[in-house]
Amino acid sequence: MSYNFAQIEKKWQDIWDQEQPFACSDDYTKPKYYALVEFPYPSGQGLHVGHPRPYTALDIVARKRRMQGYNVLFPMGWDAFGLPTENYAIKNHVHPAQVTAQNIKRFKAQLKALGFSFDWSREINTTDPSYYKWTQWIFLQLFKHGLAYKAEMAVNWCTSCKCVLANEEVVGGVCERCGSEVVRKTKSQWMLKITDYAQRLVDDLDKLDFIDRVKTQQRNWIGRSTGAQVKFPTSQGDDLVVYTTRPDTLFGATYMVVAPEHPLIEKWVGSITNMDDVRAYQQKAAHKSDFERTELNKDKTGVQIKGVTAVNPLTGKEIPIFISDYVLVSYGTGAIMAVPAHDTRDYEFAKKFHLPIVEVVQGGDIEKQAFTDCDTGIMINSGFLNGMTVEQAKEAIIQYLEEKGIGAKKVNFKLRDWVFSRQRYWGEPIPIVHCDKCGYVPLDESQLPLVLPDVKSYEPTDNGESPLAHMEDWVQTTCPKCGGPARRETDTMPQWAGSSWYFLRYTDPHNDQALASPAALKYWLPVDWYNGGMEHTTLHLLYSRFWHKFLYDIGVVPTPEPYQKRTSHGMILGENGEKMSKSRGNVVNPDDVVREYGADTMRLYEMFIGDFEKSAPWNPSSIKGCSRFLDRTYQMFDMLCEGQIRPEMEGDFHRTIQKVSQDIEDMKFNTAIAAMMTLLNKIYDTKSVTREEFKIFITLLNPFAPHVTEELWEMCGFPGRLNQTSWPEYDPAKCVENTVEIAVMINGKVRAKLQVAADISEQDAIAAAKANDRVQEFLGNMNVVKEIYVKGKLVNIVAKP
RNA sequence: GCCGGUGUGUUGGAAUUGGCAGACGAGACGGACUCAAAAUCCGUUGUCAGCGAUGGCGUGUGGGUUCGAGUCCCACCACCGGCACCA
Repeated sequence: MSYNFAQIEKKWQDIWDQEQPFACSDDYTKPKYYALVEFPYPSGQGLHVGHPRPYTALDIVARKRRMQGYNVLFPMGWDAFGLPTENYAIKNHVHPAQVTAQNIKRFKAQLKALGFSFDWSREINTTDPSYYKWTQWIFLQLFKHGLAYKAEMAVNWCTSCKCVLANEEVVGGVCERCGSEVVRKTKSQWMLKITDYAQRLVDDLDKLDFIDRVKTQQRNWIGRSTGAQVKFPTSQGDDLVVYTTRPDTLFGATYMVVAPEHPLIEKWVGSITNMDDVRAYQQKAAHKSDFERTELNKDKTGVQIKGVTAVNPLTGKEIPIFISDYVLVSYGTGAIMAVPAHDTRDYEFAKKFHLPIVEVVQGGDIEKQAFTDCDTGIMINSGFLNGMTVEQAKEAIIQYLEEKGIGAKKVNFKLRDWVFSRQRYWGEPIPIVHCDKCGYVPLDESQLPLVLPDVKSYEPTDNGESPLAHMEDWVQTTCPKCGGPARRETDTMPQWAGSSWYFLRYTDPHNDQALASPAALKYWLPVDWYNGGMEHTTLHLLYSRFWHKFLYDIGVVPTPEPYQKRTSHGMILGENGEKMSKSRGNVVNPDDVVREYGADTMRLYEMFIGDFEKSAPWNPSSIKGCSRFLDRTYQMFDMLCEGQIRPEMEGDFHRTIQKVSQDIEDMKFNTAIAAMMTLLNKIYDTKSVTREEFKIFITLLNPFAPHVTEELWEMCGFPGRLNQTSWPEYDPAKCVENTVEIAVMINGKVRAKLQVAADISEQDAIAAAKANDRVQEFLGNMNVVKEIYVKGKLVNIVAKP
């Protein structure tokens, strides 16, 4: 027989709405805990069963922390700007704001039905002008500090969204969002100089408690490498500057390659004798998308620049210069020295163009292939470097280059600046105007928020302009500086803008003087525990660290990093083990689960499904186990009797408190639940439960299943509310058992089991093991070679015939 | 190609980090209750051999280290995620 979860859950949700027990206090003298989950994009489909997994996990943490006496901030809001809403609005001829409001209403009802302990008084919405006022304000600060600039450049253009994408949004050559082809397009774009922070974004990872795979992925994305910048003189008098991570191989540089877009080519036009060929190659390269360029990586192409040569500064030899699209303009200096003997790409190119290959590190067979994995090799054919190890040569050459003034040590990053413009309607307007006289001029801060105007059509344009560009009334304005006629920026910000600082707003969400008060920021920051998806590691997570560091530099926030701890959950897959999606038809709606089993069962199952960090398939029949467990918990009320913890149950209770407490900290929610199930089974075996035992049991279970446990608390007549009580303590001394079962192994195979006192001495344990009949039988007349005793675990007797 | 991760019964997954593999669930089978079914309760459930006590074999594959390996080392296979001509 099932308890009436529908009635109980509704009852407590109403009570929580009324009593607001989860609203955090503004008493800044209390110890604080800031638990954060990524706020959702309120899509038209509503919540799916993947959302509640991280929310439940941190809800458990937040509820536990409150019981431990912390002032807990556990907020929720809406990351509501974005394309799907805009597309829906276009299709159905409704204003995106209206669509957003509807979707939020649905999401909020669904979240409330799951009993999350969010502080709803701090709800935020990125599309609210009182919110995006501050997003715009931060942009103005970036602009004023030279970190936002407009640049004409080749960008990623999604052919379907008709919109520019950031590098981070292009996945495998296609649009991350819609999967359509991405092409190169030259456009004037707002850019944010995240590259200025590359070094700090890498270095500061060391101080943070992020899970390793997040750190690794961010490090790889930022891509720091250490090498040298070297000047190669040319026949034109200009130096051709290259970046290399292998300055030790400089003697082996037998030719040079510049990117097709390299600016020196234009300078050399007059001297280049095969300009037609060069131009043809440039044209071809320009028409390839990035994807096509990398597709063709098996076959190197290129053209020699005739009429211009360079000189290897160490060998003094004249060497040819090529253009080839295997060299990228956007990395390093856009030019390389080619060392075919020790670089696979250079090797292929040299073979194809019959260029000399000079071995400078001994150990490989350069007749067959480039010798790249040569850290342990010895230098040859390298003048004063001969005989050195690669490592020694690196130091020696850099010293030499610096002394002679022809090069220097240099650190490079793969990270590029952030393309910040989007040619769409449903985003934050960029608060900049363009004046023919004054250039790009920021709006005065008093003019914020610059509100998104109503337009007739949200349809993106084919010419690559934002729908806002049609709003002549809005676009035409006056220059804040000279008062002359000027035009507003019509591109909007990317979706990542609002989410780059939202966690700051939660600390003081209604402030209209600042993005948040310094006192609130000082108290609440940094976020103590932030959980979110791996897919945001090189997007939202990196962007928000960048903005935060900038805000720290200008004195707005008190900490150099926004989040102290970052964890990530695994995805919930469909029953067939595939990613849940509408097109695969394997989407599970949480509303159905709540209706059939209740929110508490749903929460419990989401946590019991498996390792929190790994993805797991949804299995509807497995939910039954969680449902039965809660039923049995409820039925336990009928076994209730007066009294403290029974002596024979003491160890079990203390161990369970210990296990559940620790497992929550380690995100091992599944084993925490298993421990509670084991305890419940044991209680059922005794057919009774004392009030004190029951109190502990439902307190431990409360963060997982808050409704039914609160109800049971009330039914028992315990004072106040369960969520206001304190987390149970355990006594380590009572966790240890006084007798333990140890295994007796002979040559590594278990042959007997013994009950012994937990503190038995090694000698006694071994003696007891040897006295055992079965052991004697197995030992027969073999010679005991060795005896091993592992305290409380086993005795292993090694014997030979 | 590079970086990261995973591989355990029929099934989702445990295993104190080198110490009794399979906790806790699901499913299946047997039984109780029931006119019957559902629900609930009790029992069995890695695999092979044996009536049995018991024994052999078992954590993707092949080697190794160790008294002892799911766990450590070497080589390989499969799958998943990220990056990808980054000099």
